Amino acid sequence: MKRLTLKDVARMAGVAPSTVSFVLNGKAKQMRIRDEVAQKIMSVVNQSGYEPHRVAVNLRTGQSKTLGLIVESISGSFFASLARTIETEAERLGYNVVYCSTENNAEKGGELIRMLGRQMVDGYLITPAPGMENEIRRLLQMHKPVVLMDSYFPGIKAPYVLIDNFHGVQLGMDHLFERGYRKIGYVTVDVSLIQLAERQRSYTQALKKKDIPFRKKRVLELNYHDSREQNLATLEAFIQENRDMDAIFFATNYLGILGLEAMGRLKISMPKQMAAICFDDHDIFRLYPPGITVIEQPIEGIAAKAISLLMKQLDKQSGPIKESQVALPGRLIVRSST
Amino acid sequence: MKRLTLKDVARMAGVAPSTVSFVLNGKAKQMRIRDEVAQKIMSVVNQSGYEPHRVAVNLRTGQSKTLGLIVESISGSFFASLARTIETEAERLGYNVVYCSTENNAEKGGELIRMLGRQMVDGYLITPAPGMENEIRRLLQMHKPVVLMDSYFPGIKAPYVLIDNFHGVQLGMDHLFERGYRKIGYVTVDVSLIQLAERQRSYTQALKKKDIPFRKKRVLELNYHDSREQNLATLEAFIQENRDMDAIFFATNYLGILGLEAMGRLKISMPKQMAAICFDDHDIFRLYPPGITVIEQPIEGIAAKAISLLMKQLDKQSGPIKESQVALPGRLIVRSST
DNA sequence: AATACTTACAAAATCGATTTAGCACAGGTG
DNA sequence: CACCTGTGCTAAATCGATTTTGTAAGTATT
Repeated sequence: MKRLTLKDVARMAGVAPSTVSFVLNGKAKQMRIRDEVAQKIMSVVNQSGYEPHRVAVNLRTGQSKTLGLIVESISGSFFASLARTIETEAERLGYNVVYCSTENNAEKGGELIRMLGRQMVDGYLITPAPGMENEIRRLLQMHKPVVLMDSYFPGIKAPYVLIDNFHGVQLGMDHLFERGYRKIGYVTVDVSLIQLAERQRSYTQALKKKDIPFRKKRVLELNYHDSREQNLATLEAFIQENRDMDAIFFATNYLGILGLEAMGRLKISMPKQMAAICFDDHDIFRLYPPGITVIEQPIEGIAAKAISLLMKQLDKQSGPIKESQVALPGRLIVRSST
Repeated sequence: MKRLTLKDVARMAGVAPSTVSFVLNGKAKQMRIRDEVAQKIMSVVNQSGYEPHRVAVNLRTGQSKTLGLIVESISGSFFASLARTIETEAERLGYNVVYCSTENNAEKGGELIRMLGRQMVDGYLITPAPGMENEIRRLLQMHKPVVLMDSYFPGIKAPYVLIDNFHGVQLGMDHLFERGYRKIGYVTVDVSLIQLAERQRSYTQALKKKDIPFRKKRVLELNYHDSREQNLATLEAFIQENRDMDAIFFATNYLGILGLEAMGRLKISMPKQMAAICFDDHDIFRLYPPGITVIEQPIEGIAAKAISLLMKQLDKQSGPIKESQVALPGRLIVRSST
């Protein structure tokens, strides 16, 4: 009834525990174990169905074979796609994944990282939230393998993987221009994340390139800490005051959804009265009539690349912390809102 | 630079490791450690910031302080709400949670459970999928703490927590009747889960109670294994053939979303031409004009109850496997689709 | 005064693996 | 024949905690 241990297997095979361990870890040759003995051991292992006690292995080797995935919100659709790819990739490589969400709370972010540290994860995949800078610096100092996703901190040279935000917005703007829209509004939020800055930079840049004057009035920056209702009201007011706009660019899917609701309330028909485009796709954008044009993030690509960067760090832990920064291109999905 | 161990703390405090352990585990009294010594130890611990090595504790005590949460799909909104509550509850109780999704794959479900077993989780929270019966039976045989959520297997007496499906549908049906709808269709899917059976039973029961004849033609059972497109087509055909219906009851939110799309394509205005109501809420139902009436699951309640049932099992592991089956009431959220 | 019993800790075993060091034997060398 | 070198394995240390057993000193008992 009790769990089978290495010792049991050794006894059953008539050898020492260490010998079994060598064979199981592929060091039979190196330790010059006779093929005969090795085969005997393997047959006993297979017949008995022995499996090493992960915890014991972990304690001894210091490797938990576990990765920590820290995301902003576990309910977000970004996370959902991310998690799937990361988990299957990780499993393929013999790693487990534990997920944690910061729930947009820097305090909690730090605590989570520490918690994962206690849990002894071998590496971290993090979508950084404002306020996590120090924790991430600490991880780097401790030479813990880390890969950031979706965002990064300019001052910190950690490997990261994200969508090419500038290029993505450009795609969207070009599309709008092509469709004849010129009076394009932009809705963002006051979170100090690099990707938002980048997106806005691309927006103004795109206008400039088209010789369309930038109008401050056309840009709305919502307050992250305001309530949903509050923001909705602000957004409605913004749209009302800019009735002459022919299109709105939403910087995140959260904002886009808010926009949908606002335009619904104002009974603005899309795209007739006003077009809408959003950075980052969402189920709703596909379903909501008439379907919202979006810039889709290459989430699978990001996940896969992130894992591979992390593995590179895990493999040669003594090797130099390769400074790998990757930006993958997004994809424009044209629906009927533009 | 290295990690602080119990031994280090002991040396720093001038006592034996065992003494430190006793103090840290609240056995100071029991082991008659002088307050003086205990305080000294505590101060050293606090100043040094020592934290026990989880893996070592795990190995020695056999308790991983980790729970396994197995859900159908990690991207589902049901999971999202569930995970949040469970994680915070678990953390409060000193437990970690590892998530796994079966991705609607019985094979994978079994493997997952085994994987978690290797990982040595202390208990399981599972939303069962067809085909996991045997794995769950095995867990029970091994006296592993298990709580099922959202569904259960009639033959297996494991504790479970779910919404009162019968009552939920009744709420919805009563609401439809109240609004004057009589020709009510029902859309379900051919997955052999008890909650679906229960919902359908409630639907027919409700009709009978109102003396409305049950018409087989009004019930559509989609094929789970068909593609989304395929199902959409089937659903559209079903609606076309039942143009005289005045309302449709969707048995799951997946079906409801499909319904939205189908009705959108057929340009059926809701609720004018046809009303819609769905079991289980979803973001889209709130946003999609005109807003879909739903029966909301008490997800937080389910999560909280499930955790508490699991903890009860974890506390007194020798105690009898209390056969606890809980059904929590759902809530009707009236929106404009009815 | 000898024995028993507390008190207050320390020492050592233990969890289940990995890994280093060691040991017995065979064969080759000077 | 003493000495060295491979072979092929075993013994023992180790990871960092918890828990059982031991033990010296002080107090109480007879």
